[in-house]
Amino acid sequence: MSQAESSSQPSESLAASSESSESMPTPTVAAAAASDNARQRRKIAALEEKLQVLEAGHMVKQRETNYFMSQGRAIRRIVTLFDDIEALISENDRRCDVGDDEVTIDQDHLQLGYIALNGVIPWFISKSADMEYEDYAQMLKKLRQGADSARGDDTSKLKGLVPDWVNREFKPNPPVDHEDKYSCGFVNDACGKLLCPTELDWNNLIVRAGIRDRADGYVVTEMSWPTFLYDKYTADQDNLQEGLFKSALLAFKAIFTSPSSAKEVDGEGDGANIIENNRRAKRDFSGKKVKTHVAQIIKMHKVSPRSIAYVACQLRFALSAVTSWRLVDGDFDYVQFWQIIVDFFEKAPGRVARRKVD
DNA sequence: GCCATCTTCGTGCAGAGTGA
DNA sequence: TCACTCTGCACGAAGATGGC
Repeated sequence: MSQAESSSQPSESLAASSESSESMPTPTVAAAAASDNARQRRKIAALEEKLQVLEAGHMVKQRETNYFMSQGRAIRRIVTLFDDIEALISENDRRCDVGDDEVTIDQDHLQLGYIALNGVIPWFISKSADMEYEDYAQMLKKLRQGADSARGDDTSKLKGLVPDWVNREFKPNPPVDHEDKYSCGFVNDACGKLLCPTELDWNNLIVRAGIRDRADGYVVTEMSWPTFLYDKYTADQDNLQEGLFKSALLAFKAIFTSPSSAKEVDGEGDGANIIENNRRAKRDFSGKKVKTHVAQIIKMHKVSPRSIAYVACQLRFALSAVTSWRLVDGDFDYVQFWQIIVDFFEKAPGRVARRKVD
């Protein structure tokens, strides 16, 4: 008999005595029945305990797996949109082995990504050091799955929201169709205007035709800032940094706060404090709990360069006619585009430029 | 056939609303 | 005030799709 079983005996004999007083059988028969009942109850309790232990073990495993996926959801959004997690780790390992005396630009990007990864998942180094290789590989797989599924969710969110917003803001004729991605991109006047490089004038019909035909001199690449990134969707040709990244508030809110909060956005504005100023967060002045949004879940307390780059890529994709996520759209390279935006903020040359970026 | 990606649907959580 | 329902959202699973 186990310790648990023996310890439960006194209470069971009390219970048995109270039961026996109701039906009033003979003392010996009642004692035998009570002991039988008690034995059955003990058996059930033991089995329930066993089941609980088994379920708990399963739950721990399940929770941990879900935890990795949920932590991974931040990676594409605020660490790296295109690089593999393994590539970031390998680069860091390489530096630990051979030092960082001679590094290429790409290696530098990977290392900065690794630093960003550790900022987002601070437990990563200590956790992975304690793991068997199999568990480690499984963790990376789950992180990757979480990362990619978050990107897919955001893509699908914007797929619905962006056509609504374009139709409301620019009233194109014909309007952008939610169901038909081919109605977006340069074939649509409003989407084309937003995607058009700032140095070209979309209102000029020759320019418009040139872009649509991908003619010489009108090729759209990641090397020029698209109009949708600018405040009020116009750039100052003498100062291309003026108003840059001051739009795209809708996409940012859709991704990092909530799609419904994005619907409240009336076009453009200063997005610097949108996480704190979110409508739902505002209601928290009484200290009452409010619904958490993505930015809170991934512990993003302020807008970061990588989150801006992520939103810019997502928004460009939503405005384009491309139906599925890809690295290159015609002459436009999303990988380079993302990197250029990140470098714009993270590698601003000189103190003046850095202050402007801040 | 495999893999990556996208889409859709179901589930669970948490805050808001409502009526007794 | 409390219990219940509704609603919005994030998230995960599974199936579909497309590229190699």
